[in-house]
Amino acid sequence: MPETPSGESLLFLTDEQLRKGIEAMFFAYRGFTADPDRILEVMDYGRAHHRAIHFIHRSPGTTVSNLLSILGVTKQSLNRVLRTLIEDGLVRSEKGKVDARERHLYLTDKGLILERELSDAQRARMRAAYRAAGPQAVSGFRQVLEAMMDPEMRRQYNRLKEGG
Amino acid sequence: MPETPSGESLLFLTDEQLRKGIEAMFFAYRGFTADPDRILEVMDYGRAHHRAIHFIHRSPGTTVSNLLSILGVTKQSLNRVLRTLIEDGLVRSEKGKVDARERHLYLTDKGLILERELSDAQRARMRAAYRAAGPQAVSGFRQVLEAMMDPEMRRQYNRLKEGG
DNA sequence: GAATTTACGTCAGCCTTGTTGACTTTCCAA
DNA sequence: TTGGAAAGTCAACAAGGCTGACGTAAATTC
Repeated sequence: MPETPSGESLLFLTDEQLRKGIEAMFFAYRGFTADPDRILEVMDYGRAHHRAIHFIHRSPGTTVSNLLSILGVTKQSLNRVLRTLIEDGLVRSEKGKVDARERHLYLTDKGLILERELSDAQRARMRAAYRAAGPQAVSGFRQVLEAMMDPEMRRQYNRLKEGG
Repeated sequence: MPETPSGESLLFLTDEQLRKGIEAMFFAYRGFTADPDRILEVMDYGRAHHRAIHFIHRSPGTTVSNLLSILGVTKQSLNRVLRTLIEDGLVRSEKGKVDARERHLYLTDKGLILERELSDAQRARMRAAYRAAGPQAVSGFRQVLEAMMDPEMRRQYNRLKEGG
């Protein structure tokens, strides 16, 4: 299997090569979401819940509007998801102390358990893919993905990456 | 020099590194779909239409059931999209000659024009990302994505990759 | 102190795109 | 000739996007 793209071939980026990359993104994203989707399905949640859980876990105490800008959805859309998560006792919403208009979001113990289950599954696939592809592939993977983001998304991504 | 298939650096895959990969996928996929989404919006189509157009263009004369297995949706869902594309004169459906139960799908000239517009936009972003990331990154990118697919999706992907 | 802005929540309604279930038509193949 | 596969259609429903409008509390500005 001749995996051609080497050195000088960058100048010869054919439509065919680019199309392969496009289709790879399409099929890989399906795999990327498949495991969490299966877990979420049995408890009547969807990807929207997963995303909220992920980023609340990532930045405990984050505000609603911060979450909105990360997820890129409307507050009505996020609120619907958030409400069920709070009702079900997975997320806790706390009125801000310095600014009482803000709501700070945290995962409860129950929320942390689900987050664990979801991210374990997703990490397992990512780990397997990294192992199969090898060390060099990993950094290339991340470089291309970063370059593919819109500037605004890259900003969000880097802010998270550094540790918030 | 870095031969190790399961080199020790791989053993140091921290949860943090894996999480970064997961978030990179999330944000990059948004960028990946952003340009086509903008084009589709003005003509009242969605991603489902784009996917159908892409794979019909990729495999002219493909059957409905073949498309179903590639897209991984129900026939009812695909049919709704396909019907509008046929009505709007972007896709042509031909009764099979060898097996008349099958419908073979082709893009019309009008369909080809839209496909061009969509894939030009998507390729432009992919090309820019490849250029920014560099040659080695490109092969790593594809390797990790392929490893991330479900076996069935990988089969579909490779079948397409080889051509047909 | 009043007016405005901000952050959040909520109601109502719409759209796309996914789902299941039931039914029909066509037509190949055993 | 009959069973079953391929395809299409109708109906109903759900998730999760969206817009618009409205309300409330708190912060900020004038």
